[in-house]
Order: sequence, then structure tokens, then C-alpha cells
Amino acid sequence: MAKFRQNHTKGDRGSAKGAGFFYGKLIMFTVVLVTLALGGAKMLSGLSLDDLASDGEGSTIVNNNERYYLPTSTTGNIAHHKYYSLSYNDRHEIPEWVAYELTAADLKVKNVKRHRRFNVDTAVKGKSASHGDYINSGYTRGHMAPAGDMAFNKEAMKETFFMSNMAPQSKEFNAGIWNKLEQQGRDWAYDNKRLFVVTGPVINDIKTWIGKNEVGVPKSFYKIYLDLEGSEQKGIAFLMPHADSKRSLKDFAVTIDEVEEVTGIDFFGELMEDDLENRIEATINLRDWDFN
DNA sequence: CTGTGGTTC
DNA sequence: GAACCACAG
Repeated sequence: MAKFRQNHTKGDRGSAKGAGFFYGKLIMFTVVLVTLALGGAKMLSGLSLDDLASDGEGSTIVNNNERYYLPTSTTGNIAHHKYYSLSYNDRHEIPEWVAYELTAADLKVKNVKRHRRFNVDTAVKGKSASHGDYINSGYTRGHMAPAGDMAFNKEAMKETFFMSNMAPQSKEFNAGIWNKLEQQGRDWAYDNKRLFVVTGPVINDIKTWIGKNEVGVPKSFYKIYLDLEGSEQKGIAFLMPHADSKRSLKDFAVTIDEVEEVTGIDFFGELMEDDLENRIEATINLRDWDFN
């Protein structure tokens, strides 16, 4: 558990320019240090984050000035932004996962106005979807890291409007049950003080492509909430068909293991002790989560 | 909250 | 381009 959060403070964030190099070095250093500390006897000097990720080792990131262990990447195309990290699939031009922390403290901050402009994410490699790909496609740009989760800070919200954070969603789904799930997550973060959130489309199940850049339209989406702060450490996952529904969110709850099987991603392999990981990932404890 | 389009400067 | 209002779910 102590491995989840490190002793960084919110005040010592690097300035915008030049921070990338510093963080790059810092991340590489911490990856090596932590991996060795975890008992890995491998020679890791010189390995980059992407090497580790594509080796299925997971990775770490200084995000919100705290260090997190991230899911494995099937593409090795990881981008670390100031307020979230993502693994990008440039074939379909959508992320395979977007990960960040969601805290009660952030949710208490007065909301900033919704950002409008969508920007190409220069931190990911390969093709990017454009604004135009979504226009008149019948699909809206669905945030994986929701703007509503990053409303504590103008810059954080702006980051959620990177095209790399988008996946095509029908407006009914986006504003419907998906929105409901996001709101439920904010309520849980408020109650549990701090959640770790991983969200994405199911990449290997694309139903069609839109726009000149042929952006993949997923058949389903997942979202995982992990709570390591409370007395009862717990996790819950949701797997949702890409269609609006009037059913209860409970009907879409699955184990983290199930999402891992469907996506081929190892979400918390480096995050927890094996026995804790196994218990949390194999179990759905609906009673531990207070549904609205 | 999730999105959209249109207008103004 | 950014800021603003208005609309729909």
C-alpha cells in the first residue's frame, strides 16, 4: 500500500517548459529504483519507460506530483501529461487506457468553465484523430478522462481535451449511462477521499471507423475504480456495451480480471502485493460500493 | 453533468 | 481563438 503514494507535495510541480526532461530523468530513475526495491534482480540501467511498458512490466509516472504504477501498454505508446497518463493506439487513434487519481480535495475545488477547443496531443506517437473525423460522423467525442474530473484547474481540464483522450461515443451513450457512471465515480471519490481511475475503450472490438483518419468506434468501454485508502481496500470494474441503457450500473459491474481478459492489459500488477491484487481483481464486492 | 451549434469581438 | 449564450439528453 505504501508503494502507491510517494512523498511528493502538490507545491513542487515543475514549471511548464523544461519539465519534461527533468521528469523523464526522474521517472527513469524511480523506475529503476523501485523495480529493484521490489525484488527484481534484472539489470535495468538504460531501460526507458517505454521499454518497461512494452515488456509488460508496467511503469511508473510522477502524476499530480505523486508516483503511480500504471497499467501495462500493449502499444508502448505512452504519454505522461501533468494530470493524467495514457497509452495510445495509433491504428484506431484512440487510447487503450487513461489513468489518473481522483481525489475528494480536487472535487471540492470550485468548477472551472468547460473547455471547448480540442487539441492534437503531440506527446503521442503516430496518427492522430482530428476534429473533423468526428464531425457529421454520428458520434461525439467522448472523454476517457472526463472534463468533470479535472474541473479543479483550468490546465487540467484543457489536458482532457487532447484528441488522444477521446473515443467516438454515441451521444445517447455519452450523455446517458456513461455519464451516470462518471458521476457515480465522482461520488465515490468524494466519499473514499482518493480513487485511482483507469478508463478506456475495448480496442480489439471495433465496430466501424469514422472520418478521413478512420477513427475506431469501439463496441464497448470499461472503467475501473480502485480504492486503496479506506479501511477496506477494494476495486470495481465496469464493462459497458456502446449503447445507452436504463439499467442499473450494478448490472455492468465485472471483476478487474474480466477486463484484463477482454483487453489484454494488466492493470495493477505492479501496484499491489500479489495476494491483495488477486483478491481485489478477482472479486466484485457490490456491497462495498454505495450506489446512487 | 455529457455533448452540440451559433454569434460576437 | 476565446468567450459567450442557447439548446438537447
